[in-house]
Amino acid sequence: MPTKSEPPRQTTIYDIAGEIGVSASTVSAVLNGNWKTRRISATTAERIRAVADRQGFALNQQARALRRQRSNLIGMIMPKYDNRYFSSIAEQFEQRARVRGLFPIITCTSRDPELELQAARTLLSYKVDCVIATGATNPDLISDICRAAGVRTYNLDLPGARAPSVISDNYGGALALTGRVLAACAAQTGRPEPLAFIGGRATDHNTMERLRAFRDAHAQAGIAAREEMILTTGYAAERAEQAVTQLAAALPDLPAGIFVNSTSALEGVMRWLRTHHPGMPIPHIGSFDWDPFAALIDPRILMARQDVETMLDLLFDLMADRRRDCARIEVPVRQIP
Amino acid sequence: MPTKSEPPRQTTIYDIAGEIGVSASTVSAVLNGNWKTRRISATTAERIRAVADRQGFALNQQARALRRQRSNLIGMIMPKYDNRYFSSIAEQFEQRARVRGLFPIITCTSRDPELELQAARTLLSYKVDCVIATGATNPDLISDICRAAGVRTYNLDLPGARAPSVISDNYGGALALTGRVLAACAAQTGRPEPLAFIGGRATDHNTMERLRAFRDAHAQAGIAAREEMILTTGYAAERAEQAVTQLAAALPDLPAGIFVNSTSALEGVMRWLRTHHPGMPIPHIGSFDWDPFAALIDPRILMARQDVETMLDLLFDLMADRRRDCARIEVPVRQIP
DNA sequence: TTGAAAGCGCTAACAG
DNA sequence: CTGTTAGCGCTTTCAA
Repeated sequence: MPTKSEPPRQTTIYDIAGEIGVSASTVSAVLNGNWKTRRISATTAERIRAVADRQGFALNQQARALRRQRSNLIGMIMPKYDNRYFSSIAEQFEQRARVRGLFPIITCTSRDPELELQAARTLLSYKVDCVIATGATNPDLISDICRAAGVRTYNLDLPGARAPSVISDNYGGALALTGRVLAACAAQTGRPEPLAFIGGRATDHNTMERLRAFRDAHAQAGIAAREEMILTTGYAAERAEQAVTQLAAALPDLPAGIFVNSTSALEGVMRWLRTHHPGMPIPHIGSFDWDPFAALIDPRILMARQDVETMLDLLFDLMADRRRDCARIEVPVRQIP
Repeated sequence: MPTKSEPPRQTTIYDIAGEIGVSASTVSAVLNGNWKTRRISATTAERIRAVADRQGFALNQQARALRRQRSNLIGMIMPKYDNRYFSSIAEQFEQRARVRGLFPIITCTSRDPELELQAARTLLSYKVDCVIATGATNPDLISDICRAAGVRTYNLDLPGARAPSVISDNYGGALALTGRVLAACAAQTGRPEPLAFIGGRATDHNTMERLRAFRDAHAQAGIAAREEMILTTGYAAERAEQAVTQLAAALPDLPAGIFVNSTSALEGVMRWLRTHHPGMPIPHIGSFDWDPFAALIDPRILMARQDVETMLDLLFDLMADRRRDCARIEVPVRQIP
């Protein structure tokens, strides 16, 4: 009586072949759907498929990929999951990948540039067919690493110069949003007042574009943005909270309005307001990024919502075309409400 | 002059071996860190590592996994990304997996039971070493499928009978939360009143436990829960919104308080309130799941926050122990604020 | 201290 | 209509 439970080796196409009395290549052909070109008889095909189904057999994708030099894996590098913008990107990416018969693997780098590169290398070592860099700090470096391995890359959210990019129309979205907040302030105080700008990185394309729009919107309102009220302290909520503290210390009053660059920054700003000004009316806020609950906190919070659906449609179109140029596609942003 | 750009085949250990003049097996040993046991000279090891580093060489994990019968991949099946509970599970899972030298692959099934099974099978075909079923509709089926392939599984969030499970103390958390909401209502109206219960599936363990606590908390307050006010209409925001519509139609007034089962349901409930009762005070709400923005909407919204950190620590402990029993571990839930 | 060789499971020529 | 064979890139005995 054997007590040693043998390692439950997964069945292979050879097992199926043996069971039916055909060769492994026949099984392979049937399971891959190219049995017409191999002119395998419908009966054999049917018998093979029956056995495979009965056992719930699935091809070993590792072996298949090794042999075919093509894994059907598609990788995405993503900064965070914890906000509606990125989480909907993740969900829609997975869904669209599956529809196309690709297996999506998403890897989250917590906005750590070092991790981003490591993630790219790891994806390559698992032989993904394609890499999407989402909101990457240094997309071009990722593109280079992947190009050296012969793997296509695409940028999403933040653009790069060495791969096609699908991004939001940050300038347009921020111009409209800033305009709305300025108008709301003016409607209340009677005259336009400069807004604060909190969050984001002064070095990333999106923040630069939003800042450009921020300044232009001020100009259009006949005032100048005040540089000391622009605090691009990063995307973390804690940093945004500190920024407001700093602002409150430096100014006699809180600004009448604030442009908040990302929902994570908004989290910090709101935390500060609740802690330090409980019960007081909040400044008018323009949040570049949408969150359903944040939208309910106060009517003074206005939002710009990025059009994730369209962005991903365009991304997958680009991939289907196998485009290798470095086009940048900008998608309009919706104003909420 | 060759115009045809040869397909950029990735370099292999043979290339490195050839370049240095050693054999592939030597390179393999060095790159895997077991060169001491093979007693390879420090100089050779150093030379190999130098070349590998210079080229940014990374082992082909497909081939490696095929040969070793061990992929270092760890799969997680997850219902949604779009709320703070699941998104923090995803982030922490990835982080912990990486620390342990595993490569996490998360796959999101949009709460579709059919997709869950398909996801399990796909993970198996990519030869993951281990599968975590998070919030799965039918975790036992997933366990069975994986067991047949010799792959360990663990359940997270929702328990199963055929693998170890790490879940929240749903009963305890819901008892306290219901109690808090009942007390808030009583403080306002002078006497305890039955709450409504909205969201979740009547068939899943967590909802059943929370409902049991919901009823017990009512009993402890000296009243009975009203069955017609219990609407377990699923986790989707739209369904929760419909549930409130239904409730509003059936009752003379809105209930004084509502137990909302998940933040997605809360989204629907809040949407309804804003649409149909704008400007009116909202009922007291107990949300089983935390969201930072929802917490700021109204002081009448109380929350129970599941302790994701502890849950994942315990999960990875379980995996490290390679436990195969079907223990169920319950983690206390924190009350917010 | 190292190399040769077999084989993981699969696919794709090629040969019948 | 189908089987044989070589080999994808790696690890791991076994021999030297």
